[in-house]
Amino acid sequence: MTCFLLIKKINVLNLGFTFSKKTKLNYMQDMEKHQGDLSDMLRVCGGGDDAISCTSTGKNKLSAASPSWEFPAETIKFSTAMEEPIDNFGDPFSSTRDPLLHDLDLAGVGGGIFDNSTSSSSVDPTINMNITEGDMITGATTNNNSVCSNLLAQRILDEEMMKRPNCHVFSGMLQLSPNIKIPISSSPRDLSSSSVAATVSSPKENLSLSSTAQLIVTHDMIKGINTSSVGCGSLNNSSVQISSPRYNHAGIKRRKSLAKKVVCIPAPAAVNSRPSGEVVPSDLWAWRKYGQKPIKGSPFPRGYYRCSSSKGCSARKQVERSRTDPNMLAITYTSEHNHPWPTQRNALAGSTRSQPTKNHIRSSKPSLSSSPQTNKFTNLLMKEEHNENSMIDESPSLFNDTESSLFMASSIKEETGETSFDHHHQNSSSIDHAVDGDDNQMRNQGFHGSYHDDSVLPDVTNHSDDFFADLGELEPDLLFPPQGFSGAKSDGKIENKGLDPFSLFDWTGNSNSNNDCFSQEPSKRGL
DNA sequence: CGAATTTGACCGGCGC
DNA sequence: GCGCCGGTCAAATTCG
Repeated sequence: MTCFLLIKKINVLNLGFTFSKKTKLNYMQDMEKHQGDLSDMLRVCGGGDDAISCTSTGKNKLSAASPSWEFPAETIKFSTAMEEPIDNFGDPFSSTRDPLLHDLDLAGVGGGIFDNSTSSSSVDPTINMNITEGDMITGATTNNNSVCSNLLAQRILDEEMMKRPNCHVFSGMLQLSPNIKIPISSSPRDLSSSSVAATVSSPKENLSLSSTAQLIVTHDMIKGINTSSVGCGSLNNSSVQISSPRYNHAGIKRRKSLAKKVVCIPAPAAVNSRPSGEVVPSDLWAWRKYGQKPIKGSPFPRGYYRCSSSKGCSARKQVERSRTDPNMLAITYTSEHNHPWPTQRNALAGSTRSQPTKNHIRSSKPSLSSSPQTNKFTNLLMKEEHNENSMIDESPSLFNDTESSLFMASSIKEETGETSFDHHHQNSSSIDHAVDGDDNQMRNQGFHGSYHDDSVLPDVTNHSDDFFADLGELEPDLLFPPQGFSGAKSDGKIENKGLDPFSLFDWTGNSNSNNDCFSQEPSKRGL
Protein backbone atom coordinates (compact mmCIF):
# COMPACT_ATOMS: atom_id res chain seq x y z
CA MET A 1 0.00 0.00 0.00
CA THR A 2 2.71 2.33 0.88
CA CYS A 3 4.52 1.69 -2.25
CA PHE A 4 1.40 2.02 -4.20
CA LEU A 5 0.58 5.32 -2.69
CA LEU A 6 4.02 6.56 -3.23
CA ILE A 7 3.92 5.59 -6.78
CA LYS A 8 0.69 7.31 -7.16
CA LYS A 9 2.11 10.31 -5.57
CA ILE A 10 5.01 10.31 -7.83
CA ASN A 11 2.69 10.36 -10.67
CA VAL A 12 0.70 13.05 -9.10
CA LEU A 13 3.77 15.10 -9.15
CA ASN A 14 4.45 14.22 -12.65
CA LEU A 15 0.99 14.93 -13.68
CA GLY A 16 1.09 18.20 -12.01
CA PHE A 17 3.94 19.23 -14.11
CA THR A 18 3.16 17.71 -17.36
CA PHE A 19 -0.44 17.15 -17.73
CA SER A 20 -2.77 19.33 -19.49
CA LYS A 21 -4.41 22.17 -17.81
CA LYS A 22 -7.61 20.31 -17.54
CA THR A 23 -5.98 17.46 -15.87
CA LYS A 24 -4.38 19.70 -13.38
CA LEU A 25 -7.56 21.46 -12.77
CA ASN A 26 -9.21 18.18 -12.36
CA TYR A 27 -6.88 17.62 -9.53
CA MET A 28 -7.65 20.91 -8.14
CA GLN A 29 -11.30 20.36 -8.08
CA ASP A 30 -10.97 17.04 -6.52
CA MET A 31 -8.55 18.35 -4.04
CA GLU A 32 -11.04 20.91 -3.15
CA LYS A 33 -13.41 18.18 -2.36
CA HIS A 34 -11.11 16.16 -0.27
CA GLN A 35 -8.57 18.63 0.78
CA GLY A 36 -5.01 17.96 0.31
CA ASP A 37 -1.63 19.27 0.85
CA LEU A 38 0.75 19.38 -1.93
CA SER A 39 3.33 20.39 0.46
CA ASP A 40 3.50 16.86 1.45
CA MET A 41 3.54 15.41 -1.93
CA LEU A 42 7.07 14.46 -1.88
CA ARG A 43 8.39 12.67 1.02
CA VAL A 44 12.02 12.74 0.72
CA CYS A 45 13.23 10.28 3.10
CA GLY A 46 13.95 6.70 3.13
CA GLY A 47 14.44 3.70 5.11
CA GLY A 48 12.45 0.66 5.32
CA ASP A 49 13.00 -2.48 3.49
CA ASP A 50 11.00 -1.70 0.47
CA ALA A 51 13.05 -0.55 -2.33
CA ILE A 52 12.13 1.19 -5.44
CA SER A 53 14.69 1.56 -8.02
CA CYS A 54 14.75 4.17 -10.62
CA THR A 55 15.68 3.66 -14.13
CA SER A 56 14.86 5.57 -17.17
CA THR A 57 14.56 2.67 -19.42
CA GLY A 58 12.12 -0.02 -19.77
CA LYS A 59 9.91 -1.31 -22.41
CA ASN A 60 6.63 0.31 -22.99
CA LYS A 61 7.50 3.09 -20.75
CA LEU A 62 7.92 6.62 -21.55
CA SER A 63 11.21 5.65 -22.76
CA ALA A 64 10.82 6.60 -26.33
CA ALA A 65 12.14 9.95 -25.51
CA SER A 66 13.78 9.13 -22.31
CA PRO A 67 17.06 10.83 -22.23
CA SER A 68 20.16 9.38 -20.95
CA TRP A 69 19.48 10.73 -17.58
CA GLU A 70 18.25 8.23 -15.21
CA PHE A 71 17.85 7.68 -11.63
CA PRO A 72 20.60 5.77 -10.07
CA ALA A 73 20.55 2.13 -9.78
CA GLU A 74 20.40 2.51 -6.13
CA THR A 75 17.06 2.13 -4.73
CA ILE A 76 14.64 4.55 -3.42
CA LYS A 77 13.55 3.04 -0.27
CA PHE A 78 10.08 3.42 0.86
CA SER A 79 9.72 3.57 4.48
CA THR A 80 7.39 1.06 5.77
CA ALA A 81 6.96 3.20 8.75
CA MET A 82 5.22 5.81 6.79
CA GLU A 83 2.56 3.38 5.99
CA GLU A 84 1.14 4.08 9.34
CA PRO A 85 2.18 7.54 10.23
CA ILE A 86 2.15 7.96 13.87
CA ASP A 87 2.33 11.61 14.11
CA ASN A 88 0.64 13.59 11.54
CA PHE A 89 0.90 16.80 13.22
CA GLY A 90 1.99 19.54 11.08
CA ASP A 91 0.50 17.96 8.12
CA PRO A 92 -2.53 20.02 7.55
CA PHE A 93 -4.09 17.20 5.69
CA SER A 94 -3.11 14.37 7.81
CA SER A 95 -6.66 13.52 8.44
CA THR A 96 -7.88 13.99 5.01
CA ARG A 97 -8.11 11.78 2.12
CA ASP A 98 -5.86 12.11 -0.71
CA PRO A 99 -7.67 13.99 -3.37
CA LEU A 100 -5.01 13.54 -5.91
CA LEU A 101 -4.89 9.94 -5.30
CA HIS A 102 -8.52 9.79 -5.76
CA ASP A 103 -8.35 11.83 -8.80
CA LEU A 104 -5.55 9.92 -10.22
CA ASP A 105 -7.54 6.88 -10.05
CA LEU A 106 -10.38 8.60 -11.62
CA ALA A 107 -8.05 9.61 -14.26
CA GLY A 108 -6.97 6.12 -14.46
CA VAL A 109 -10.42 5.14 -15.37
CA GLY A 110 -10.46 7.19 -18.40
CA GLY A 111 -6.86 7.40 -19.17
CA GLY A 112 -5.33 6.55 -16.03
CA ILE A 113 -1.93 6.74 -14.80
CA PHE A 114 -1.99 3.36 -13.41
CA ASP A 115 -3.33 0.76 -15.53
CA ASN A 116 -3.98 -2.17 -13.42
CA SER A 117 -5.03 -4.20 -16.29
CA THR A 118 -2.53 -6.76 -15.35
CA SER A 119 -3.39 -6.82 -11.78
CA SER A 120 -6.73 -8.40 -11.71
CA SER A 121 -5.23 -11.15 -9.71
CA SER A 122 -3.61 -8.92 -7.28
CA VAL A 123 -3.79 -10.39 -3.91
CA ASP A 124 -3.65 -7.41 -1.75
CA PRO A 125 -6.66 -5.26 -2.41
CA THR A 126 -4.91 -2.31 -0.99
CA ILE A 127 -2.46 -2.55 -3.76
CA ASN A 128 -4.78 -3.94 -6.20
CA MET A 129 -3.58 -1.69 -8.89
CA ASN A 130 -0.66 -3.82 -9.56
CA ILE A 131 1.56 -1.67 -11.57
CA THR A 132 3.80 -3.54 -13.78
CA GLU A 133 6.52 -2.49 -15.97
CA GLY A 134 5.33 -1.16 -19.20
CA ASP A 135 1.82 -0.34 -18.38
CA MET A 136 1.89 2.55 -16.13
CA ILE A 137 1.85 6.19 -16.78
CA THR A 138 0.65 5.86 -20.26
CA GLY A 139 -2.58 4.50 -19.13
CA ALA A 140 -2.90 3.02 -22.52
CA THR A 141 -4.22 -0.37 -22.38
CA THR A 142 -5.03 -3.28 -24.52
CA ASN A 143 -7.02 -4.83 -21.84
CA ASN A 144 -10.63 -4.20 -22.28
CA ASN A 145 -11.11 -4.76 -18.64
CA SER A 146 -8.74 -2.09 -17.70
CA VAL A 147 -11.40 0.46 -17.18
CA CYS A 148 -13.33 -1.81 -15.01
CA SER A 149 -10.31 -2.84 -13.15
CA ASN A 150 -9.39 0.72 -12.70
CA LEU A 151 -12.77 1.44 -11.40
CA LEU A 152 -12.49 -1.44 -9.09
CA ALA A 153 -9.12 -0.34 -8.03
CA GLN A 154 -10.42 3.10 -7.48
CA ARG A 155 -13.17 1.85 -5.35
CA ILE A 156 -10.90 -0.33 -3.40
CA LEU A 157 -8.50 2.43 -3.03
CA ASP A 158 -11.14 4.82 -1.93
CA GLU A 159 -12.35 2.40 0.60
CA GLU A 160 -8.92 1.78 1.78
CA MET A 161 -8.16 5.38 2.00
CA MET A 162 -11.27 5.94 3.97
CA LYS A 163 -10.21 3.30 6.34
CA ARG A 164 -6.73 4.57 6.51
CA PRO A 165 -6.86 8.27 6.34
CA ASN A 166 -3.30 8.49 7.36
CA CYS A 167 -2.26 7.00 4.15
CA HIS A 168 -2.83 10.16 2.36
CA VAL A 169 -0.73 10.96 -0.52
CA PHE A 170 0.47 14.26 0.55
CA SER A 171 1.95 13.28 3.74
CA GLY A 172 3.93 10.56 2.34
CA MET A 173 5.02 10.97 -1.11
CA LEU A 174 8.34 9.77 -2.06
CA GLN A 175 10.79 8.54 0.35
CA LEU A 176 14.24 8.54 -0.83
CA SER A 177 16.80 6.50 0.76
CA PRO A 178 19.53 8.34 2.49
CA ASN A 179 21.80 6.40 0.33
CA ILE A 180 20.11 7.06 -2.87
CA LYS A 181 22.18 8.71 -5.47
CA ILE A 182 20.50 10.53 -8.19
CA PRO A 183 23.11 11.90 -10.46
CA ILE A 184 21.93 15.15 -11.77
CA SER A 185 24.90 15.50 -13.86
CA SER A 186 23.19 15.43 -17.14
CA SER A 187 23.36 18.61 -18.97
CA PRO A 188 20.22 20.13 -20.29
CA ARG A 189 21.30 18.81 -23.59
CA ASP A 190 21.12 15.39 -22.22
CA LEU A 191 17.66 16.12 -21.20
CA SER A 192 16.66 17.71 -24.37
CA SER A 193 13.74 15.50 -24.80
CA SER A 194 11.77 17.61 -22.43
CA SER A 195 11.46 15.06 -19.83
CA VAL A 196 12.94 12.05 -18.44
CA ALA A 197 11.07 9.08 -17.35
CA ALA A 198 12.38 7.35 -14.39
CA THR A 199 10.97 4.09 -13.56
CA VAL A 200 10.36 3.60 -9.97
CA SER A 201 10.11 -0.02 -9.54
CA SER A 202 9.91 -2.13 -6.57
CA PRO A 203 11.65 -5.37 -6.70
CA LYS A 204 9.27 -8.03 -5.84
CA GLU A 205 11.68 -9.48 -3.47
CA ASN A 206 11.56 -6.32 -1.55
CA LEU A 207 7.98 -5.48 -1.79
CA SER A 208 4.93 -7.36 -1.10
CA LEU A 209 3.50 -5.95 -4.21
CA SER A 210 4.65 -5.92 -7.69
CA SER A 211 4.76 -2.42 -8.68
CA THR A 212 6.49 -0.15 -10.97
CA ALA A 213 6.00 3.48 -11.33
CA GLN A 214 7.55 6.08 -13.38
CA LEU A 215 8.85 9.20 -12.04
CA ILE A 216 8.70 11.84 -14.63
CA VAL A 217 11.12 14.58 -14.27
CA THR A 218 10.74 17.26 -16.74
CA HIS A 219 13.57 18.72 -18.54
CA ASP A 220 13.43 21.89 -16.65
CA MET A 221 13.01 20.16 -13.44
CA ILE A 222 16.29 18.56 -14.00
CA LYS A 223 17.75 21.63 -15.40
CA GLY A 224 16.58 23.51 -12.44
CA ILE A 225 17.93 20.98 -10.18
CA ASN A 226 21.06 21.04 -12.03
CA THR A 227 21.66 24.65 -12.40
CA SER A 228 20.00 26.76 -9.92
CA SER A 229 18.64 25.92 -6.57
CA VAL A 230 19.44 29.39 -5.61
CA GLY A 231 22.68 28.94 -4.04
CA CYS A 232 22.27 25.32 -3.78
CA GLY A 233 23.79 24.96 -7.13
CA SER A 234 22.53 21.60 -7.79
CA LEU A 235 20.22 19.26 -6.29
CA ASN A 236 22.89 17.32 -4.72
CA ASN A 237 23.57 20.05 -2.34
CA SER A 238 20.35 21.74 -2.40
CA SER A 239 18.24 20.83 0.30
CA VAL A 240 17.01 17.70 1.58
CA GLN A 241 17.53 18.56 5.09
CA ILE A 242 15.57 16.72 7.55
CA SER A 243 15.58 16.97 11.19
CA SER A 244 16.23 14.00 13.21
CA PRO A 245 15.60 13.08 16.73
CA ARG A 246 19.29 12.81 16.97
CA TYR A 247 19.41 16.51 16.58
CA ASN A 248 16.88 17.04 19.22
CA HIS A 249 19.24 16.99 22.01
CA ALA A 250 17.77 16.11 25.28
CA GLY A 251 17.73 18.85 27.75
CA ILE A 252 16.78 21.50 25.33
CA LYS A 253 13.30 22.39 26.11
CA ARG A 254 10.83 23.86 23.85
CA ARG A 255 9.38 27.10 24.80
CA LYS A 256 6.03 25.65 24.11
CA SER A 257 5.17 22.09 23.56
CA LEU A 258 3.76 22.87 20.22
CA ALA A 259 4.65 20.46 17.58
CA LYS A 260 5.98 22.04 14.52
CA LYS A 261 6.78 20.97 11.09
CA VAL A 262 9.81 22.47 9.61
CA VAL A 263 10.25 22.72 5.92
CA CYS A 264 13.66 23.46 4.71
CA ILE A 265 13.88 24.56 1.18
CA PRO A 266 16.27 26.40 -0.98
CA ALA A 267 15.47 30.01 -0.71
CA PRO A 268 13.93 31.25 -3.88
CA ALA A 269 15.62 34.04 -5.61
CA ALA A 270 14.54 37.44 -4.53
CA VAL A 271 12.09 37.79 -7.28
CA ASN A 272 9.34 39.50 -5.48
CA SER A 273 9.16 43.02 -4.42
CA ARG A 274 8.79 42.66 -0.75
CA PRO A 275 10.36 45.53 1.01
CA SER A 276 11.91 43.13 3.38
CA GLY A 277 13.46 41.40 0.48
CA GLU A 278 12.46 38.12 1.90
CA VAL A 279 11.12 35.65 -0.49
CA VAL A 280 8.43 33.47 0.85
CA PRO A 281 7.49 30.58 -1.29
CA SER A 282 3.85 30.39 -1.76
CA ASP A 283 1.76 27.43 -1.05
CA LEU A 284 -1.81 26.52 -1.29
CA TRP A 285 -2.65 28.39 1.79
CA ALA A 286 -3.03 32.03 2.10
CA TRP A 287 -0.72 33.52 4.63
CA ARG A 288 -0.74 36.90 6.10
CA LYS A 289 2.27 38.28 7.73
CA TYR A 290 1.66 39.54 11.17
CA GLY A 291 5.08 40.06 12.50
CA GLN A 292 8.73 39.95 11.97
CA LYS A 293 11.37 39.62 14.56
CA PRO A 294 15.08 39.64 14.50
CA ILE A 295 16.28 36.43 15.93
CA LYS A 296 19.17 36.41 18.22
CA GLY A 297 22.14 34.80 16.69
CA SER A 298 20.75 35.02 13.25
CA PRO A 299 21.40 37.82 10.82
CA PHE A 300 18.09 37.12 9.25
CA PRO A 301 14.78 38.08 10.69
CA ARG A 302 12.00 35.68 11.13
CA GLY A 303 8.71 36.36 9.57
CA TYR A 304 5.52 35.32 11.21
CA TYR A 305 2.58 34.38 9.13
CA ARG A 306 -0.84 33.21 9.94
CA CYS A 307 -3.31 31.56 7.72
CA SER A 308 -5.66 33.99 6.18
CA SER A 309 -7.53 31.49 4.16
CA SER A 310 -10.12 31.17 6.79
CA LYS A 311 -11.12 33.10 9.79
CA GLY A 312 -10.26 31.41 12.95
CA CYS A 313 -7.65 29.25 11.41
CA SER A 314 -4.86 28.87 13.87
CA ALA A 315 -2.33 27.70 11.37
CA ARG A 316 0.84 29.68 11.43
CA LYS A 317 4.15 29.52 9.87
CA GLN A 318 7.46 31.11 10.44
CA VAL A 319 9.86 31.82 7.70
CA GLU A 320 13.48 32.45 8.22
CA ARG A 321 16.69 31.83 6.53
CA SER A 322 19.12 29.35 7.77
CA ARG A 323 21.93 30.92 9.64
CA THR A 324 24.50 28.68 8.22
CA ASP A 325 23.16 28.64 4.76
CA PRO A 326 21.34 31.79 3.78
CA ASN A 327 20.29 30.07 0.66
CA MET A 328 18.13 27.81 2.65
CA LEU A 329 14.80 28.84 3.90
CA ALA A 330 13.32 27.26 6.95
CA ILE A 331 9.59 27.37 7.14
CA THR A 332 8.09 26.24 10.34
CA TYR A 333 4.46 25.33 10.34
CA THR A 334 2.65 25.52 13.59
CA SER A 335 -0.81 24.42 14.40
CA GLU A 336 -3.13 23.08 11.84
CA HIS A 337 -5.57 24.43 9.41
CA ASN A 338 -9.11 23.97 10.49
CA HIS A 339 -10.51 24.31 7.06
CA PRO A 340 -10.13 22.81 3.66
CA TRP A 341 -7.37 24.14 1.65
CA PRO A 342 -8.47 27.03 -0.40
CA THR A 343 -8.88 26.28 -3.99
CA GLN A 344 -11.47 28.89 -4.08
CA ARG A 345 -9.75 32.06 -3.31
CA ASN A 346 -11.79 33.87 -0.84
CA ALA A 347 -11.58 37.38 0.33
CA LEU A 348 -9.25 36.36 3.07
CA ALA A 349 -7.07 34.51 0.74
CA GLY A 350 -4.17 36.64 1.51
CA SER A 351 -3.56 38.13 -1.81
CA THR A 352 -0.32 39.80 -1.32
CA ARG A 353 1.05 42.85 -2.81
CA SER A 354 3.96 41.07 -4.13
CA GLN A 355 1.97 39.01 -6.47
CA PRO A 356 0.90 40.26 -9.79
CA THR A 357 -2.80 40.66 -10.03
CA LYS A 358 -3.07 40.84 -13.74
CA ASN A 359 -4.54 37.54 -14.49
CA HIS A 360 -6.78 37.89 -17.40
CA ILE A 361 -8.11 34.44 -17.29
CA ARG A 362 -9.02 34.58 -13.73
CA SER A 363 -12.50 34.77 -12.74
CA SER A 364 -13.67 37.22 -10.22
CA LYS A 365 -12.29 35.06 -7.53
CA PRO A 366 -9.74 36.83 -5.46
CA SER A 367 -6.32 35.50 -5.63
CA LEU A 368 -4.97 33.29 -3.02
CA SER A 369 -1.48 33.02 -4.12
CA SER A 370 0.98 34.68 -1.95
CA SER A 371 3.96 35.12 -4.08
CA PRO A 372 4.88 35.97 -7.60
CA GLN A 373 6.05 32.49 -8.06
CA THR A 374 2.54 31.36 -8.04
CA ASN A 375 1.78 33.43 -10.97
CA LYS A 376 4.33 31.73 -13.03
CA PHE A 377 1.96 28.92 -13.26
CA THR A 378 -0.88 31.21 -13.72
CA ASN A 379 0.90 32.70 -16.59
CA LEU A 380 1.53 29.32 -17.92
CA LEU A 381 -2.07 28.51 -17.75
CA MET A 382 -2.84 31.73 -19.37
CA LYS A 383 -0.71 30.62 -22.19
CA GLU A 384 -2.59 27.45 -22.27
CA GLU A 385 -5.71 29.38 -22.61
CA HIS A 386 -4.40 30.71 -25.82
CA ASN A 387 -2.94 27.54 -27.01
CA GLU A 388 -4.74 24.61 -25.72
CA ASN A 389 -2.23 22.20 -27.04
CA SER A 390 0.82 24.14 -26.37
CA MET A 391 1.48 22.41 -23.17
CA ILE A 392 4.17 20.35 -24.64
CA ASP A 393 6.03 23.28 -25.80
CA GLU A 394 5.35 25.13 -22.70
CA SER A 395 6.19 22.43 -20.36
CA PRO A 396 9.88 23.03 -20.34
CA SER A 397 9.21 26.40 -18.93
CA LEU A 398 6.86 25.25 -16.36
CA PHE A 399 9.38 25.70 -13.72
CA ASN A 400 12.24 27.89 -13.53
CA ASP A 401 15.35 26.61 -12.04
CA THR A 402 14.52 27.73 -8.64
CA GLU A 403 11.19 26.17 -8.60
CA SER A 404 12.45 23.01 -10.02
CA SER A 405 15.05 22.73 -7.47
CA LEU A 406 12.65 23.62 -4.81
CA PHE A 407 10.39 20.96 -5.90
CA MET A 408 12.97 18.35 -5.98
CA ALA A 409 14.91 19.45 -3.08
CA SER A 410 12.50 20.70 -0.59
CA SER A 411 12.06 18.75 2.48
CA ILE A 412 10.30 18.83 5.70
CA LYS A 413 11.40 18.36 9.11
CA GLU A 414 8.64 17.58 11.37
CA GLU A 415 9.24 18.05 14.96
CA THR A 416 6.74 16.67 17.25
CA GLY A 417 6.22 15.89 20.81
CA GLU A 418 9.12 16.97 22.85
CA THR A 419 11.45 17.50 20.04
CA SER A 420 12.99 20.81 20.25
CA PHE A 421 12.52 23.36 17.68
CA ASP A 422 14.11 25.99 19.75
CA HIS A 423 17.15 23.98 19.41
CA HIS A 424 17.07 24.89 15.85
CA HIS A 425 17.65 28.42 16.80
CA GLN A 426 19.48 28.15 19.98
CA ASN A 427 21.89 25.44 19.46
CA SER A 428 22.93 25.01 15.93
CA SER A 429 19.65 24.18 14.48
CA SER A 430 18.70 20.85 13.24
CA ILE A 431 18.40 22.36 9.88
CA ASP A 432 21.86 23.54 10.14
CA HIS A 433 22.89 20.14 11.13
CA ALA A 434 21.30 18.88 8.09
CA VAL A 435 23.00 21.45 6.05
CA ASP A 436 26.29 20.70 7.48
CA GLY A 437 25.89 17.04 7.44
CA ASP A 438 23.48 15.65 5.01
CA ASP A 439 24.06 18.34 2.59
CA ASN A 440 27.63 17.52 2.33
CA GLN A 441 26.71 14.04 1.75
CA MET A 442 24.43 15.08 -0.97
CA ARG A 443 27.16 17.02 -2.55
CA ASN A 444 29.14 13.92 -2.72
CA GLN A 445 26.45 11.63 -3.78
CA GLY A 446 24.23 13.73 -5.81
CA PHE A 447 20.68 14.14 -4.92
CA HIS A 448 19.36 11.97 -2.30
CA GLY A 449 16.92 12.30 0.41
CA SER A 450 17.89 11.39 3.82
CA TYR A 451 15.63 10.96 6.65
CA HIS A 452 16.05 10.19 10.17
CA ASP A 453 12.55 10.26 11.25
CA ASP A 454 9.55 8.49 10.02
CA SER A 455 7.62 11.59 10.53
CA VAL A 456 9.69 13.45 8.11
CA LEU A 457 7.61 14.98 5.53
CA PRO A 458 8.96 16.47 2.43
CA ASP A 459 7.57 19.49 0.99
CA VAL A 460 6.99 20.77 -2.40
CA THR A 461 5.04 23.57 -1.11
CA ASN A 462 6.83 26.24 -2.83
CA HIS A 463 6.68 24.52 -6.03
CA SER A 464 3.87 22.27 -6.76
CA ASP A 465 1.66 24.14 -4.48
CA ASP A 466 2.16 27.11 -6.54
CA PHE A 467 1.37 25.09 -9.43
CA PHE A 468 -1.84 23.74 -8.19
CA ALA A 469 -2.80 26.81 -6.39
CA ASP A 470 -3.20 28.71 -9.53
CA LEU A 471 -4.86 25.93 -11.23
CA GLY A 472 -7.61 26.40 -8.86
CA GLU A 473 -8.21 29.76 -10.25
CA LEU A 474 -9.31 28.50 -13.53
CA GLU A 475 -12.85 27.94 -14.26
CA PRO A 476 -13.83 24.46 -13.39
CA ASP A 477 -15.46 24.09 -16.71
CA LEU A 478 -12.15 24.44 -18.29
CA LEU A 479 -11.01 21.34 -16.66
CA PHE A 480 -14.08 19.36 -16.30
CA PRO A 481 -15.62 19.07 -19.62
CA PRO A 482 -18.77 17.07 -19.63
CA GLN A 483 -16.96 14.10 -20.93
CA GLY A 484 -14.65 14.15 -18.07
CA PHE A 485 -11.01 13.66 -18.06
CA SER A 486 -11.05 10.65 -20.18
CA GLY A 487 -12.62 12.60 -22.89
CA ALA A 488 -14.68 9.61 -23.73
CA LYS A 489 -16.82 10.16 -26.68
CA SER A 490 -20.30 9.08 -26.96
CA ASP A 491 -19.27 6.47 -29.40
CA GLY A 492 -17.16 4.93 -26.76
CA LYS A 493 -13.93 6.06 -28.23
CA ILE A 494 -11.59 8.10 -26.32
CA GLU A 495 -10.84 11.58 -27.22
CA ASN A 496 -8.14 12.96 -25.17
CA LYS A 497 -6.83 15.65 -27.34
CA GLY A 498 -6.67 18.81 -25.57
CA LEU A 499 -7.19 17.10 -22.35
CA ASP A 500 -4.00 15.31 -22.60
CA PRO A 501 -1.65 17.15 -24.82
CA PHE A 502 1.09 14.90 -23.74
CA SER A 503 -0.88 11.97 -24.79
CA LEU A 504 0.04 10.66 -21.50
CA PHE A 505 -3.34 9.24 -21.18
CA ASP A 506 -3.69 8.27 -24.67
CA TRP A 507 -5.78 5.23 -24.45
CA THR A 508 -6.25 5.08 -28.07
CA GLY A 509 -2.65 4.80 -28.74
CA ASN A 510 -3.06 7.48 -31.32
CA SER A 511 -0.46 9.61 -29.94
CA ASN A 512 -0.11 12.29 -32.45
CA SER A 513 1.88 14.27 -30.10
CA ASN A 514 5.36 15.21 -30.82
CA ASN A 515 5.83 15.15 -27.19
CA ASP A 516 9.10 13.52 -26.78
CA CYS A 517 8.39 12.76 -23.25
CA PHE A 518 5.64 10.40 -23.83
CA SER A 519 5.63 9.68 -27.43
CA GLN A 520 5.39 6.06 -27.94
CA GLU A 521 4.31 3.74 -30.55
CA PRO A 522 0.79 2.88 -29.71
CA SER A 523 1.63 -0.70 -30.05
CA LYS A 524 4.47 -0.29 -27.71
CA ARG A 525 2.20 1.03 -25.14
CA GLY A 526 0.70 -2.29 -25.45
CA LEU A 527 -1.60 -1.62 -22.65
C1' DC B 1 -10.06 52.72 -0.35
C1' DG B 2 -9.35 48.18 1.06
C1' DA B 3 -6.02 44.92 2.09
C1' DA B 4 -1.41 43.51 3.19
C1' DT B 5 2.88 44.64 5.26
C1' DT B 6 5.78 46.88 8.51
C1' DT B 7 7.28 47.68 12.97
C1' DG B 8 7.34 49.00 17.71
C1' DA B 9 5.01 47.55 21.86
C1' DC B 10 3.33 44.12 24.68
C1' DC B 11 2.96 39.53 26.69
C1' DG B 12 4.42 35.19 28.37
C1' DG B 13 7.76 31.36 28.74
C1' DC B 14 12.12 30.26 30.25
C1' DG B 15 16.69 30.48 32.46
C1' DC B 16 19.42 32.38 35.96
C1' DG C 1 12.02 38.14 40.68
C1' DC C 2 14.35 39.78 36.79
C1' DG C 3 15.87 39.87 32.28
C1' DC C 4 16.12 37.73 27.85
C1' DC C 5 13.89 36.10 24.10
C1' DG C 6 10.33 34.56 21.04
C1' DG C 7 5.70 35.22 19.63
C1' DT C 8 1.76 38.18 18.93
C1' DC C 9 -0.83 42.47 18.60
C1' DA C 10 -2.14 46.49 16.43
C1' DA C 11 -1.41 51.09 14.67
C1' DA C 12 0.95 53.07 10.95
C1' DT C 13 2.42 52.60 6.49
C1' DT C 14 2.46 50.95 1.90
C1' DC C 15 0.57 49.17 -2.17
C1' DG C 16 -2.61 47.95 -5.91
